[in-house]
Amino acid sequence: MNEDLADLKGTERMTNSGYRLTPQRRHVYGILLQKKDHPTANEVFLRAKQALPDISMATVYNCLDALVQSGLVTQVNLDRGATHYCVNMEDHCHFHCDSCDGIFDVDYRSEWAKAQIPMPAGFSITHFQVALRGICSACAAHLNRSQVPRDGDPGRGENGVAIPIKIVGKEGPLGKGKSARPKQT
Amino acid sequence: MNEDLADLKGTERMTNSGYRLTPQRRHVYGILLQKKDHPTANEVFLRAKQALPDISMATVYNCLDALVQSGLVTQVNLDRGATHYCVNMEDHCHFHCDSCDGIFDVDYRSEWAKAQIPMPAGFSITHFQVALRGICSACAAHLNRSQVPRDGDPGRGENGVAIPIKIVGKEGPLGKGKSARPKQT
DNA sequence: GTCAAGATTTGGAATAATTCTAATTATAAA
DNA sequence: TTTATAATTAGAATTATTCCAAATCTTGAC
Repeated sequence: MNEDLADLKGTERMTNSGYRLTPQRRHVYGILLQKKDHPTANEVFLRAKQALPDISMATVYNCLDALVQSGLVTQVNLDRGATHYCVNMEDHCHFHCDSCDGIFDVDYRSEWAKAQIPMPAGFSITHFQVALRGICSACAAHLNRSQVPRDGDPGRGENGVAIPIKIVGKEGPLGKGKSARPKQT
Repeated sequence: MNEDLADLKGTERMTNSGYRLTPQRRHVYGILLQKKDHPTANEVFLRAKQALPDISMATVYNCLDALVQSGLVTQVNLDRGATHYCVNMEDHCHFHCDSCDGIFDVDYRSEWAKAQIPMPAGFSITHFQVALRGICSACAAHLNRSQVPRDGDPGRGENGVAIPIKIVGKEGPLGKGKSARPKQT
């Protein structure tokens, strides 16, 4: 199961990073492996409570930080809203759809891109992230038709899977940090 | 002066984007031009109050959003903390120093990098951002000596300028979303 | 010049995200 | 078993951001 996998993969990297692999950390890691939809800390917390009713929000933040520091998870900071977490440690970038707020993993080899960056002398890079924004194929298809209110929960794509969206008579739900644009004259 | 420049550059792009260039928006844009140090909304607010004592936080957020929507400013989301704002609209990426929290602009032509990304059919990219993390040259130099507490305010680099830092007897001040690592045995 | 409509600003409240604190529990090493 | 340290917990506090209603400002029509 995913938590077995979490056990196998997590122990070594965590203890090597100076952290203990506690039941809570194994569980949080398992949650991230189980549904790779870039959840926020709050979503992880709600999911974690199902098997660990007494887990606290502080512990979830502690677990996520430990996983990040251990190189098992990365933070994805898209806009002014809550941070998302990604458990896919293969080289890739994230695509964020401005219409449905979906987050998609996109395969991307970054070694050569890094090599092209003219870093000033003395700087050392430890992390490299590419973030894309735009409109996913599902939303593009819908926006090319008429904008009709549709049912369906906006959510986050999982490894490129298009997802149902809700269009509400204007330019989709706005991401955090994006107030409604005035009508153009 | 910078606000004159803000006036010239902002008017066209804002009205073309459906926004009015109000005195508040011009002032906020001028603040970003005046000191390109990737300030947060709160820092912009504090600076803005010096010339506009009655400006409110909601207005600052509104102004920043309008500037972003108009393509005059970009959001920089580095960690779990507050969003930063960048007024440099030339193609570049950001380097975030994990030791001093400085943010540095790094020249980087991204066109060919974009071309290398295998986007699934139907996706359209409107924004592309590269984020780097690591240790800047100044912090690397200090960390290579002994870790001695030094005075000086950590701050954000401005276009690659190294800045004084404060090392506090451990691995520098931690960024948001990074609790202290336990001592390694 | 007046009026209406819509955009924007304001002050403050509310919400959301995250961090902090102190006490307790768990774990590992001696 | 004891001790030291890491981790968890519950809840409070802080920070970041959004929302609301009223007021103000701006623009276009008349």
